[in-house]
Amino acid sequence: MSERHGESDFLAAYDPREYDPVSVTVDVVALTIRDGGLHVLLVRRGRPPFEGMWALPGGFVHGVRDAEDLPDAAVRELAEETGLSAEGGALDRVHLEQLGTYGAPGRDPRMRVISVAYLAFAPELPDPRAGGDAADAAWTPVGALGLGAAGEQRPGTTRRLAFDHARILSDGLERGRSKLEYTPLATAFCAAEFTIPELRAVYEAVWGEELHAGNFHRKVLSVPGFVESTGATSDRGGRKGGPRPRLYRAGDARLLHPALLRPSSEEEIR
Amino acid sequence: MSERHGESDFLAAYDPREYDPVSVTVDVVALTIRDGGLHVLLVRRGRPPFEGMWALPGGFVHGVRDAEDLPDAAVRELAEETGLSAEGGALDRVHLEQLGTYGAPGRDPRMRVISVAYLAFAPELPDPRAGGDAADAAWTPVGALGLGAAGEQRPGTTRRLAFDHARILSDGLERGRSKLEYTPLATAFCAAEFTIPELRAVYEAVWGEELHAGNFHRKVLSVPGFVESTGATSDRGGRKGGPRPRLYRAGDARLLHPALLRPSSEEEIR
DNA sequence: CTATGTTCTTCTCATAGCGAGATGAACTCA
DNA sequence: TGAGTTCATCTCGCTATGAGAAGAACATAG
Repeated sequence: MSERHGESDFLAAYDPREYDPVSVTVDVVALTIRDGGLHVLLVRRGRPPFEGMWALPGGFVHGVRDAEDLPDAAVRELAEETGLSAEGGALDRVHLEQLGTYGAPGRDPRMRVISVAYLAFAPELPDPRAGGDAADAAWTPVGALGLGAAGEQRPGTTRRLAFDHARILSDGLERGRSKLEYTPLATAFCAAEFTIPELRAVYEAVWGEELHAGNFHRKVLSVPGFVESTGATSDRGGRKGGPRPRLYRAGDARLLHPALLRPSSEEEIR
Repeated sequence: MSERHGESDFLAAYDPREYDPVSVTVDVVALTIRDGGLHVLLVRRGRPPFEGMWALPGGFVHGVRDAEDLPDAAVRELAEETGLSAEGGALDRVHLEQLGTYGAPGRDPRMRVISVAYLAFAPELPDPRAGGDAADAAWTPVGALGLGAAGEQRPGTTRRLAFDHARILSDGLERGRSKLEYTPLATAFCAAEFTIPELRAVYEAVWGEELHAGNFHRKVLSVPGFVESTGATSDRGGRKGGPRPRLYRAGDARLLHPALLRPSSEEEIR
């Protein structure tokens, strides 16, 4: 606390370095569903440190000059890396929420950096184009990253993540899996109108396990405000046959009650 | 992104101000149960800004000089303000978790400050003594703060909170209420050995509503790993009569399955 | 066109979990 | 001693869920 002197004349010219400033970044865990699998947006670093490795899109928060709020910084970084502009409306259906803040000393070899991580859920978006100082940008299947339960990457994984981004991504995935249980978040991965089998495919991709089609159907329709019918029917059936499923849109519920719990939850309780 | 030049020579002498640094604080929402009601630890500010108003205990993170991790900073601030030392073991039974990060421009009138909020759950602790630059410190009943659902304080409340701390406290309370549902966190508010009526009192204090004693009893004993019996019996009955309840200690479960859902959750779903 | 396999949607049935209430025993206090 | 309170357990009815079955609609191969 010995650094905290001079507060009484705070209206005078102020030197922020007295308060031991650090740099603050935002990193975004952007998730989407592609080809029936869960994908995360990654960029390949074009500069040291960790040059050539893959990382979550992110960058420094505009702190004093042109100060911006943290969610705005996350949207800005996401837009810069994907090539989609927030003004264009392409990011309108993207759900954004804060994931957590990571500030262990040494997590950035250059200097003290504290990173505020955000979690984004999006319906299928176009391929990104590399922007900023990224050498490349791509939607990557999360299964190919070899993430362990403790947030580490298994040996032999080709795409190694920079900084502590494997831990951040792992936390984001667990948050997403959990939020699917008690919020209608899965609809954020779908188009404006979707079928119940499509919604089930979202759950199966994020949770990584198959669900009982009949029980899932009954459950989705019984939870108040989860989905509402459009009255219309999809123009084609399943890809290997079957009748044309009906179309729904997201309802007005903010929480699912009762929740839609994932089946596997007996071993990892202790 | 125009600020991001010179990354290639990061091994040379480095000026953090190039990266638009901001100051980072930690604030702690420390909750406990006293006299059957939920209390939060507040300090009265002895200096501007917001001099004389109440605030969450917190302070600047040691950023570059004597760099510390964020949870360590939270424990340090909590120890400084309560007069309890982490080494003494008094804070051993305190559960600490990150709540969220608040960084809206203008939230501190002095300068750009980003605050990482932590949430602490503690069994009954002694009265704090004011430390650091706090003029006073006290456990305060949360009901006396007039917090609205949107994180604002109702007009007429005497103890007004500085900065955006009403919002942070409101978020912390909602997090705590929610975590009681699906984690054994309520045991963190109890002593090492406790009775089921005591555990029920924790739920009733945090949720602000009475629970059905019989059903609560059945539920706690039926969830695997929530509590385990000590075989002993409390030395006295309820304060107004009744048999001596049995004693339990916390079990080894990290999640409650099935969850212990609060009754009121029909209106605030939409 | 026909046959086969797939998928959507709606059933049935058994079991588990929960809200509400009741009951008897143990205890405090007047 | 009597009245009131609380602990602990039980019953009853309803809801939710897991597992399986079945019919109808559709795609595809032959």
